[in-house]
Amino acid sequence: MSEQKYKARNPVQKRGIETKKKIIEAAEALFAEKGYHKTNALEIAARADVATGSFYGYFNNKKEVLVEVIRNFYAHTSEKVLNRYQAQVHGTTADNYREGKKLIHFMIEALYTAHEVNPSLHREFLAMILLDKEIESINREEEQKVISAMTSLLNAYSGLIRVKDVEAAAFLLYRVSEEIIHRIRILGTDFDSRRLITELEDMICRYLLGEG
Amino acid sequence: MSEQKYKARNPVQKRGIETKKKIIEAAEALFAEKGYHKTNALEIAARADVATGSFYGYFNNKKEVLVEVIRNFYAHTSEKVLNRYQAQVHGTTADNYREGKKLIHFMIEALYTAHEVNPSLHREFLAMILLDKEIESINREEEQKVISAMTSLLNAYSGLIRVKDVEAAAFLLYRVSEEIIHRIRILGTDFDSRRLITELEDMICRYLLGEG
Amino acid sequence: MSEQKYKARNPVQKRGIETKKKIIEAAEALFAEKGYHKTNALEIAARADVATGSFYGYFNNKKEVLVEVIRNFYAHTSEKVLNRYQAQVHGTTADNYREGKKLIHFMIEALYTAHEVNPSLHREFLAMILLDKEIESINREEEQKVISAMTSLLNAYSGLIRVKDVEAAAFLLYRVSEEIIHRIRILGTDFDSRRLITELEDMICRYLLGEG
Amino acid sequence: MSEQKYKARNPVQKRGIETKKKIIEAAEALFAEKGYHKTNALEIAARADVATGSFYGYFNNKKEVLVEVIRNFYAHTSEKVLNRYQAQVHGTTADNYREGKKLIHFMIEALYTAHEVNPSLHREFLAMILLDKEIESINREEEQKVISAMTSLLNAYSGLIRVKDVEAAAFLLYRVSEEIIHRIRILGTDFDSRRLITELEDMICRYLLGEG
DNA sequence: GATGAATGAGCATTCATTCAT
DNA sequence: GATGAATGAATGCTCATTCAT
Repeated sequence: MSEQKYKARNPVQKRGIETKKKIIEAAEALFAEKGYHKTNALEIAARADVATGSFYGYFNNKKEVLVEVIRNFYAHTSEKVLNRYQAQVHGTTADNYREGKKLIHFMIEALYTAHEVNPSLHREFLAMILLDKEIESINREEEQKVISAMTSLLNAYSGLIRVKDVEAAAFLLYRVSEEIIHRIRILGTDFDSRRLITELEDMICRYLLGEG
Repeated sequence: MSEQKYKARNPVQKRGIETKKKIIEAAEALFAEKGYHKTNALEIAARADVATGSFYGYFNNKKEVLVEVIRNFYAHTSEKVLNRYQAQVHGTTADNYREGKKLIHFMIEALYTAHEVNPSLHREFLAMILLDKEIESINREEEQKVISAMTSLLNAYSGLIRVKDVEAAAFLLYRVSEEIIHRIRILGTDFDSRRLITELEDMICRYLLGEG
Repeated sequence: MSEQKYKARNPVQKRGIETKKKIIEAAEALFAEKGYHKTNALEIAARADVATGSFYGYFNNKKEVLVEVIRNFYAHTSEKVLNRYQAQVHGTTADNYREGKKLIHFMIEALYTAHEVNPSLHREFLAMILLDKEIESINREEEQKVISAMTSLLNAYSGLIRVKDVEAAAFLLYRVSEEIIHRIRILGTDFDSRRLITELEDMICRYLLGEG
Repeated sequence: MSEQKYKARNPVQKRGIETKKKIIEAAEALFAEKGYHKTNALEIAARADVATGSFYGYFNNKKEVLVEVIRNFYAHTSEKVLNRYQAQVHGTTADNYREGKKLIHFMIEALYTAHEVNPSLHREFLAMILLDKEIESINREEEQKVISAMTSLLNAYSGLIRVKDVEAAAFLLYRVSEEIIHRIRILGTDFDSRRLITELEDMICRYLLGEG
């Protein structure tokens, strides 16, 4: 919006909106198939069945599509996690160890479920987060939202929780869970995913809830 | 063999060995400064103060230098961790909680110290691990070595440890620590590094040693 | 299809068709002037007054232009021979020696006339036929057409002809005539062309028609 | 000799002569395998098991080796033809048709036998004759020698021969035979070689000897 | 003489982006 | 708005040749 340079049009008509969507979808597919760097504008346009010129009618450059694809992606992933977390915050509070374990399981499971998407696309995004400051900052924003929601959740269950620094705990919890989930769902491990998730949950339970 | 295209030589004369080294160093510097993708062979050669042809005399392409730079990097980082871990395995065994905490601190501290290197170079590597299968597999190998050493270490302290699945625990421990350390040293966080490391160690202590 | 690299387009708009033509003409001129191997894509583009990229928009590589140039060339040379031969097949048949001589003269003269083109370009083609399998096979096809037409012609005059193996005779006749014509028109000889053509015709007359 | 630039040494010692020979043989093998243009100096040196620098110790450039390889080649081919022709000139003269046919068969057979060599190497030479003036002129010289010998031969049998212009006839005879033999032995035809050679000999007999 | 490292001009090719229609 | 042709800087890579040891 305000970032928008001067040229790329923002479609208002139905046709334009559809065209833009087609381009984004084509880009998404190609980024997943061959990665961002090996995909070029011509190809995206061809796959979207539009002219090269049209591509630059809607996006000022290749990275702009990536940004849109990523925003799209987050709308389907972290947004869902957020919603589930926020719902839980306003749900009933539990106060025994067993409930705490359920909560932790729920938190991790929500993240795990959110990764039920194109892994090679996600892998590409993870790389782009490391390579591009803008993508990195988009990711930070999204991450921050989830961590905040997690913090709220932990605060809502403060009676159960032994840790003092809830913010840091939420951060730790989020990053650690994401890391292990990425290894399972995106990068792949020799380990059985159950085995890792079991240990992960055990670790977090011990950390958050104590001996039980 | 007989069909040998212009294959990269490996140097036999002193001069050649030095030239190759100069190229690797130049590449390393540029990868750190501008990233792998934005660096090109010409630049590397120029920085190394050799002709383009010399570059291709030692490396068939840009990625081959990257591989060498990464191998170099691991020789200075994970090798050191390995050495420290292996030394510890054969050191005195401890059997009380306090010793356990010390061990965990030592393990994390070793990883943390190993990251006392060029963060932007490391960031670049992390991205390349995601983008390139060959780099990924090099990384897996190195990772495996450290995890194995960690497993040995945990086994050496088995009296102290509550977890059953030591292998998974080592994996978890390694990945989780690396992730947090990367956030601190490579990606940067708003959190104070102390605050995160404290929580990380606490989490791992709880997980490995129990209440104490 | 979906994997489409940057493949050469073939032009749909008028402008594109003209550009392609310009490139082919420039290539032809340069191949004639300096030979195929010493001509490069950049030069062709420059001579055609288009950007390098445009060259690769229409041709995937230098050889593809060569192929087009050669096809063009055949359309102006062997096609004409073909037409003349085919016309003659359906013309009046002769049955005396004198008519036979006229026929042979006609056949050779048609080939000779077809070589009224750029000799250095033709020389280049002759070399490429030897060096490149694809070019060789294009040449074979064209050759086959002419030889077939010659066979028909000989068959139409079968009353005059003493040879039994008409197919082999046509092949021989064609190759032998081409060879001598090439020597005269493309490679050059110390001999006067009349002198050689006279002997050639004499030789073929004796062979095809006998004593007379 | 007098053409020799200033640098390439002319070996006088046994070792040098051997080295030069090794290089020429390596070049010959590679030119046959991959063609002159696709062979490079490094490769030749490697195949000859000498250093790149040594290559340029004996030859000022790539083409010089080609020239030597070609000279070598002619020493094994047209020289032999020459010898056989010259021997025949001084042999018994024949004066009947049957002897004439034998002579023609002999002449063609001598050329045919001379092509019992590496066809792909020969093909490469044929192309280079078209592409390079120097190679062309070497070829012309050799050709001239054979044609002269043929002329002598024809003159020696002048009683049998009906043609007036013996020089042109010898040229024609040589070029025509070479052309057909090349088609058979170097380029390949669908025709059986017997079939073509039979017609070729028939054609030349008619031309040189008449009805018989 | 020999070695192999070094050179750097040269060339093919790609592709983000602009522009004429 | 859409189309696809055109652009040309950028880049990877080759290889004939020279040079230091």
